[in-house]
Amino acid sequence: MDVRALCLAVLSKGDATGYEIKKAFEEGPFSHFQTASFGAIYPSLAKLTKEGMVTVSEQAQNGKPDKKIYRLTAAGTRSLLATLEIEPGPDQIRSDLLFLLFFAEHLPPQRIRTLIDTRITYYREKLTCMLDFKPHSSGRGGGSFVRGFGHAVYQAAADYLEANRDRLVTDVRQQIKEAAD
Amino acid sequence: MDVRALCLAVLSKGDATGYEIKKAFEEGPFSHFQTASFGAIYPSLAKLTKEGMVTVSEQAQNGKPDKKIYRLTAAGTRSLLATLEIEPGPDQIRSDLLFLLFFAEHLPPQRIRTLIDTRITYYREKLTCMLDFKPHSSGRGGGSFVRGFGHAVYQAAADYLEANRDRLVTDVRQQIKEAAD
DNA sequence: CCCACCTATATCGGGCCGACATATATCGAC
DNA sequence: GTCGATATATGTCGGCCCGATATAGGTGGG
Repeated sequence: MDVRALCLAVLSKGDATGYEIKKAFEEGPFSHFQTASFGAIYPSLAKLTKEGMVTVSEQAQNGKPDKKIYRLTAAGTRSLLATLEIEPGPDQIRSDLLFLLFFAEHLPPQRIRTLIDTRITYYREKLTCMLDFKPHSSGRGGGSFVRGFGHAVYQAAADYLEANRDRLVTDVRQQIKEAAD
Repeated sequence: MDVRALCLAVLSKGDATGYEIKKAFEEGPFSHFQTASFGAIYPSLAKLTKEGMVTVSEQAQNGKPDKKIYRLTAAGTRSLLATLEIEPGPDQIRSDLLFLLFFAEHLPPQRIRTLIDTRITYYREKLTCMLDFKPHSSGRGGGSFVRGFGHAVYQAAADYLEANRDRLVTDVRQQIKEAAD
């Protein structure tokens, strides 16, 4: 899924500016499984406009730069539906934290503890944030399914970190002691 | 974590060719949380050689192209340890499947079922593959912790898909029926 | 009152993926 | 038996995307 398709997807849920599209990947319903940066969104929107997939309406604002509100056209909707036909690639997890913890024996035990605790807090915050956020599509259809998936995975991650943190720290302390002999 | 650091990480576990480094991200211990392509690995290895982080020994082979076996230098080890000092960014999940399922109401119910079943099989295969693969570091330290994390998350993902597949299909059928009225 | 943060758009360098090119060997299918 | 698929093995290249940076005024807490 390139940023082009991602923009069409957000716009299919309602008109939005480039800035609001970015927020949809940071806090919105797509935040658990897709991301996109400004450096990809703005050029994509310009290209989509040229291709006739979206229309723009410039909204002058007091002080702030002009708001550019994008709206999906019929062609844009067709393009999005066509994207849904292609077979999805494999799911991917990207974690710098696990990269560090893979080399736990080279990390100070106290740092391991802090690193894991911080991440647990981060996951738990996301989880409560997800339960609060339950607006329109009340527990039905694709949106609800996707939200539930994110919740299940984050829950499992947080639980694993909490359940195995102490064991890892003890293991590492033990390995350091053994190495000293 | 850029591909440079990823190469150093794999080489810290033993000498390897570019081809073998790629495999470490497809089947090896890093496969659950990092990826890298040939187009990034080979240029990175060339750069690391120029920088003195690794050394190469060319191994002629019958028929096949020459094997280039890379080995970490002392400077390379120091560089890897320096990478471990930086604070890790947030974990990320990337899923094209969830993108499709978010628009489940625009997908044929039978396709939804196949899509989810295929993914469950994929996850279950990865899980059994992970339990078989338990060689050297027998259940201790960072390697074991990271493997356990991958296992917990994949398990949760597969279980969620299995537990909620039927509900999603029924919901979509219901929505289609309602739309027809 | 200033500093940090938010809204809002846009560009640019560099990093990375996916496709392609090249060469051979093995193995099951037909 | 040979044909296609798969595996070993290295490498390049176009194009997409992230992260940093630029610009510019608004808002709120200390």
